[in-house]
Amino acid sequence: MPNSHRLKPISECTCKVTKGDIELEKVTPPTGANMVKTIWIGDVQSGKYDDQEVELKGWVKRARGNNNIRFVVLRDSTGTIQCVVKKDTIGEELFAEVKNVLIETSVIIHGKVNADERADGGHELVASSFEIIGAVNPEKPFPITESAMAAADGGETEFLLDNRHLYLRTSRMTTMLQIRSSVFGAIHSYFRDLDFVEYQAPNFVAGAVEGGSTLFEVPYFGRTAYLTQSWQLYAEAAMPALERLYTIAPSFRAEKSRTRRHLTEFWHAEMEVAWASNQEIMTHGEGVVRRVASTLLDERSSELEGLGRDLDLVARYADNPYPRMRYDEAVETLQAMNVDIEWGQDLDYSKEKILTQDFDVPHFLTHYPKIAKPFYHRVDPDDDNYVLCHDLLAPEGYGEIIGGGERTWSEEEILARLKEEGTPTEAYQFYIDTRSYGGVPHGGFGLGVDRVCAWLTGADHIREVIPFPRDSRRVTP
RNA sequence: GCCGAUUUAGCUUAGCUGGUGGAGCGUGGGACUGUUAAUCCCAAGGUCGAGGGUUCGAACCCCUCAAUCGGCGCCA
Repeated sequence: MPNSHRLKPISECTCKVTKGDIELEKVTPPTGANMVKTIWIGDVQSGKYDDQEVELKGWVKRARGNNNIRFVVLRDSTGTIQCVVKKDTIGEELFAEVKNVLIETSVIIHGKVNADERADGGHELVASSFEIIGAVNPEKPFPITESAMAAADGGETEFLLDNRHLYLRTSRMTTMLQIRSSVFGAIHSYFRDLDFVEYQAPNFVAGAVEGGSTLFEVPYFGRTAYLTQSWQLYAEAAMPALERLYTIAPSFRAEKSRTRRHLTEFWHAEMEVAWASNQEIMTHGEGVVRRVASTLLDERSSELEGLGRDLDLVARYADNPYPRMRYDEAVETLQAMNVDIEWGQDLDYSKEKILTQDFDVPHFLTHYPKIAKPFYHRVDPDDDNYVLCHDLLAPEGYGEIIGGGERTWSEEEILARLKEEGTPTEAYQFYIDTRSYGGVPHGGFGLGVDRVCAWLTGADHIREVIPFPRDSRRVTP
């Protein structure tokens, strides 16, 4: 599969170091080691080097052939190409080496680029030299075989999870990581385009954002600290300084959930805005998700197609507005469908799933009952049974991808809400204190980046979109 | 925490009502002048997750344990 991205040659990446008008130093590519790579397989497959002599550096993906001609499929980060090695051209000694080359051997191959329909991708390299750089231990050949991949059928087996460090090299995982990078980039550019400031919160914290049972305890010089579940409380402290802020950072939750939607360490894109209403926050949520979808169409359409993803679906998510529905309407809808639910219950995954069946784009659920949500959600001034919050539910059964809303911002209200819940206030003292000095209405949301990746790629499991997934039973490799 | 499953070669698996564990991939050797997950021939590789029990006999039946997978609750 050709890659829609090319790597720039290093000469285009270097920058000039200047002081005033005087150019102090021109950074040049390192030379001498003969390890500078200037030509990428993706470019060769695009026809840029037809009939030219080139040097390709990469890894052997597969090899086949006979005693006189070998076909070595070479892989790099931009694609694959067939290299034709003939005994006549290259000599018996080298040919014997090529014949014995094992999968994932790293090599440098010189040769002439030949446009040939017999080769996958339309181009091949007719080799004039073949140099092994890093050999593969024949006692321990590359363990990921075709049968392992076929068995995984695009997903994962325990074996592939155990060999994740090697599985990353396969075309499917490479594609996932490239798409993931574009998702992160799209989120950054959405917020930066709107003058949000990227802001970092600590990962060691003293208190919980959600319920206390989902915290990871960490020994901390004789005390107990916790890994953060969310950037939010620390973002709210900086809200009066920055007014619009965001982050993409890991969050940690010690949930024993074993589902296709959960990780114990996940990447959390969070934002906080001063002077903002629930409606405005939702507009940003919709905006960032649609930006991610449109960026993937721009940057990664061939990769998505390579994964078998229907681009029309992704385009639908990029181009259409996301409907908003109150919790009460959702409950009524479910009750009309004879689903067993009572007012005041949080909507669990099975109920979300039933709701999302009726939508072909993501949709928001707003105004949950106060009793279903924690203290930091702002009570609706129009009806104190509800809070001004929202969840964004992805279609196709992928579930919640955003949770957010307005925050309880007056000191009086937040103390009342904490008392009502019976939540101890010690760990939140700094948070409460911020309310004593010019509190303003504000809000924000958290977006599960991995969940968005899983949904937009159509992955069967959230593990497929993160390089080294962490769940309740796996911290290795 | 709860419910349901799985565990046979490096990997993926077949193995019927209990009667000497087969194959594909990978690896090693051989054949083949253009292959497309190349093909063909040969070979090595297994205390059937661990322990105990029933039985003349256990991969298969029973018990205990372990590891793993899927789902629920909760969440992103």
